[in-house]
Amino acid sequence: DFYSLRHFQHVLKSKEEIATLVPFLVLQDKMAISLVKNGNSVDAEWTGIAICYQEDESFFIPLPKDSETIRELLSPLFPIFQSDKLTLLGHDIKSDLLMFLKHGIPVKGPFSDTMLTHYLLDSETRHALDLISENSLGYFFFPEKEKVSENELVDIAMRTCERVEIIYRLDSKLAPEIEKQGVSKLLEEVELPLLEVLTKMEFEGIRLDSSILNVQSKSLEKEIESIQASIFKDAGEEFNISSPKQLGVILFEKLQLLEKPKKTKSGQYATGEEILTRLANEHDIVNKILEYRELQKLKSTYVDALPELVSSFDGRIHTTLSQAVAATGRLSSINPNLQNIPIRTEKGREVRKAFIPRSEDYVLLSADYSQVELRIIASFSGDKAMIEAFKNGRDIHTTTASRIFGVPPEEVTDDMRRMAKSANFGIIYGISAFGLAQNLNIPRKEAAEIIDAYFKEFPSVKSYMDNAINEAKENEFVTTILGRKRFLRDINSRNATTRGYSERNAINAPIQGSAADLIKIAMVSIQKWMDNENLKSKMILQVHDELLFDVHKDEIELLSSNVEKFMKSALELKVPLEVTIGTGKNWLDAH
DNA sequence: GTGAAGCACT
DNA sequence: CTCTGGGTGCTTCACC
Repeated sequence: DFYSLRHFQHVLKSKEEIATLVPFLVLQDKMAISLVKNGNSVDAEWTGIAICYQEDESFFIPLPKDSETIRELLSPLFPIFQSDKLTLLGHDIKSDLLMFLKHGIPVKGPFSDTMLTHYLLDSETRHALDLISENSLGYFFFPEKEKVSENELVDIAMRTCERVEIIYRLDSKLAPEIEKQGVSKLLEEVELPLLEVLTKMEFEGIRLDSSILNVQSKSLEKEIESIQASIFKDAGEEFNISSPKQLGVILFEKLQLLEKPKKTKSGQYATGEEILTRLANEHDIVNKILEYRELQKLKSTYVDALPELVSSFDGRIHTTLSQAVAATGRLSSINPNLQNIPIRTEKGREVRKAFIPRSEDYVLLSADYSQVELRIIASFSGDKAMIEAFKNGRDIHTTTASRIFGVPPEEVTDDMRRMAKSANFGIIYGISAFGLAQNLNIPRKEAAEIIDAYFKEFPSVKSYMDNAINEAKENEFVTTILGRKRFLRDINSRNATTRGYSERNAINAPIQGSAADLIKIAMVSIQKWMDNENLKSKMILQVHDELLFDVHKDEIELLSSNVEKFMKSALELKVPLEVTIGTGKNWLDAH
């Protein structure tokens, strides 16, 4: 049954009509809004807004293009938008606030957001409004494919009114659940304040020097062409190197590089980096393919793509930071993804030189937590040896190597440290001998010995992990330090593969999620401080354990010391938190 | 339009 | 004997 509330939906076209709402709005403690726009970024075009302040009645306001006229039309609502007595409700309200910011509409919290409340209730499912509506209210939206009305304005008005009324009702439905699940504090003190921080960061954006990338593009193109020619010569024919299917035929049928080539799930030859690296000594073509892949990836995903995403609004790059996507509590970044800009390889990291400060008077400042996830394990497990290592500021991977290989720290070789580092990562991810063996390219037996030694040297880490899995089996969920929940509905599955996946998540999710909690707290307190001080500098990006700032040269010292202070003190752990700060004329130099 | 493969980051 | 390290997003190919 489709919603039938048409008789209480209204279209308001003039400032005067809008003003008639105000006497009713001043009496409310909450009001839902839903904006009509063609995207979620600062570049979206905003063409309408719907308002709902009581069930079964809503108002739609079509908007003109021009900012000035929008402001004039909506001006009667400004006192409402800025009232601290009224909570503004939205579904992904960050994207709405972005439009308000862009068009100079003054707005002030408190805010709430049905997307975020639903995310905290069940982080792994999807949070689209229509799906939540179906599942929580049993209400199905009018199908997108069918026309509500032949009149285009009426059609869009009724659909938007439908959305805003559902947001209003959903908030009432979900609020008690938030309380029940024990995530009120996480919502009110972390996610909701953070949404305002993220709005500012997205709006700010980051400056990109496209000319640097254009130069890189031409040079990459030449290199790629020359490697391609060389590959064709080795292969004795031309083919599409970017096609794993065609490449597999060349490598494993024509050149017969392996007796028993591995196949993927779909039956193709597997040609991933791991497999090719092992084959490097068999034929010259292999390294050329690896290099071709690297350069092609750089060119298509970064060097050529990023300049296309420079906003016509202000000439800067505006990512969208998604707050309700990663099941662990991390943020994610899209359009473009600025959380996976290359750094590992020589040529890759060159891309970072294109990310630059807003002007000559600014620098980029990067602040990184070091080994934050291992510190969290040390704290949660209470492991004496690991806590001691962090308290004394030791190199954790060298300390680990020293213990598991039974040699003094000064006798730890690079190779031992590398293996210990991999073992530490394995711990974070929910280790298996198979995974470690694969990662280190060693026999499974040796990997198992390393893991045994690890658990012998760090016994509390072992018991913490066992305990985490047992508790997860009991509850069918795990939690982070702030009580963020992740349900693990397969943790008691009889299928070993499925269960294994949940068991690894029982270990990883609290750690990765607590690290996310930690940096989110830091971001909220840093932004609050920066707003209070009315600084010229801006926070512009988060990359899981790193914060990036566009810093005015007069404020470098101030920012460095305070960012470090807020990051270190975000949460009290059983080990100290370390933060590495760097500044520079681009993102690479800032590291 | 969609899924698979591959690969960039933490 | 089989499967097997956590979390993301983007590009390309291949197929529908």
